Amino acid sequence: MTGQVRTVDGRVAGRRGQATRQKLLDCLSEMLSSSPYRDVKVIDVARKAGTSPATFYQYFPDVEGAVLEIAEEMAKEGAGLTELVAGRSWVGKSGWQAAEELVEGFLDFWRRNDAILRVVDLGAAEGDKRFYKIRMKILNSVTNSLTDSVKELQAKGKVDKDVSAAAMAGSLVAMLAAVASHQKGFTTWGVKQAELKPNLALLVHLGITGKKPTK
Amino acid sequence: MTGQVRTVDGRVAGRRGQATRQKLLDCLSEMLSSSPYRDVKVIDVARKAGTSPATFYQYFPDVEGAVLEIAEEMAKEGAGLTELVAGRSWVGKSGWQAAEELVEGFLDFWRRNDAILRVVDLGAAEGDKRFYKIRMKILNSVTNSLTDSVKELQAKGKVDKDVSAAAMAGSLVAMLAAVASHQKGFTTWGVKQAELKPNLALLVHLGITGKKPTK
DNA sequence: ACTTGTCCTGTCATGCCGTCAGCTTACCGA
DNA sequence: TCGGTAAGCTGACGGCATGACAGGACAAGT
Repeated sequence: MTGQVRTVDGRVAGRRGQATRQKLLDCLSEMLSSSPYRDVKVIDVARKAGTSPATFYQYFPDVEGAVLEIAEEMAKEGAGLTELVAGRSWVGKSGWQAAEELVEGFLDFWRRNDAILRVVDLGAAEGDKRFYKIRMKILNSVTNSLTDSVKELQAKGKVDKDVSAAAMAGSLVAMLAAVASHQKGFTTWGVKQAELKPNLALLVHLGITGKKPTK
Repeated sequence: MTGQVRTVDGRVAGRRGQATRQKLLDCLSEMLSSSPYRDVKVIDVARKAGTSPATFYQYFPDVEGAVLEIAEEMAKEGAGLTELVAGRSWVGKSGWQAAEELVEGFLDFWRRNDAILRVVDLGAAEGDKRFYKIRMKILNSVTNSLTDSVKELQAKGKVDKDVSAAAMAGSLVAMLAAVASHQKGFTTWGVKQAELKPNLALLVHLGITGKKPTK
């Protein structure tokens, strides 16, 4: 069921093959960090991996296909972001702490994977369903948990009923993703990392609970 | 000062030349809407414009260069977004109205220019200063006005002093931009446009004033 | 008609794309 | 030890995009 790794022409990849494949993915990953997506060429990736373009095409249909593999891998890791929200309390001091840790964890994940996430974002915005699905997988892990938190607070009467839990959670997560993508931008702008995070946490807290946090 | 339109090799473009140039830009714009950025080729743009690749290179150094021109044009229009915030009152019912109109105007602008904004976003995220500058120009028009609004409220003691006005404004604007980029995504997700906007307005209001709006 | 400067394109060298046939290497059973 | 088989890799090739140039077409003024 797991599906063995296969080459484009249907052969099953053995040890050596998988190593080569992985090396190509690693090199591609590096290239994405150092040069514009538009300029990443198959031949450069192959050269960097010490192999030939033909070998690349044996494992991936094209650059986009290989990028999807990397993104899929990252999405698996990203599913763990649920931990940042699941089972957290949003009242009192622990609420503020939850917001802070969510911001911290999210920004960190984005910073670690910024190169590939840029491309995923672009693909999703362009309407490519495969990229869109991956983006959803990552964001959903957080959004769904947040949506539940809002609904719970609504059930207790602590949050207005006319708030759409899903829309609110989605907007907040989109905000976190956007700010994370342009972190460097903020610093050039004159906003320091140190003051950015508390403000994001404040917004998250306001959005979820509708109230100012008690720190 | 304005600088006449010039070809790559330094000649000044006359009437006919400018028309051709503009046609190339229009066709490029269209192509960006219909196909992935990575796949937009000079030859396709030229063909669509009923001319040859050589002509394209007479006016632009490459695809990226032409995209920058389009983006610059859009940025001029985007500067008008300031109107959505400047001189608005954030107290009482007019505060809620201000938030609603900001969201409406911003999302609309983004929807009208989504194809080119995708590319600008990517370029900026990749660290290209030219794209970054254009993005700033657009966002600044809103962010600066919002920052002023927050500072004003702080001076009146209506907002906590420990809020960084710039960070708050920047985060809110980043959120709007992100949600706008993935508007289609939200609908697939089960969130309707109709419930998305009020929630965004609510978040904006909460962020700026720290309080729930009076509708 | 002639001149001048703008505008467009045919052509060419270069380099990447994507595919194939065929060679080498590793594994395995007899 | 010795084939046999499948995995793994690459050289080479037609095709296409790139980017540069020089020369021809065109419009406008004299």
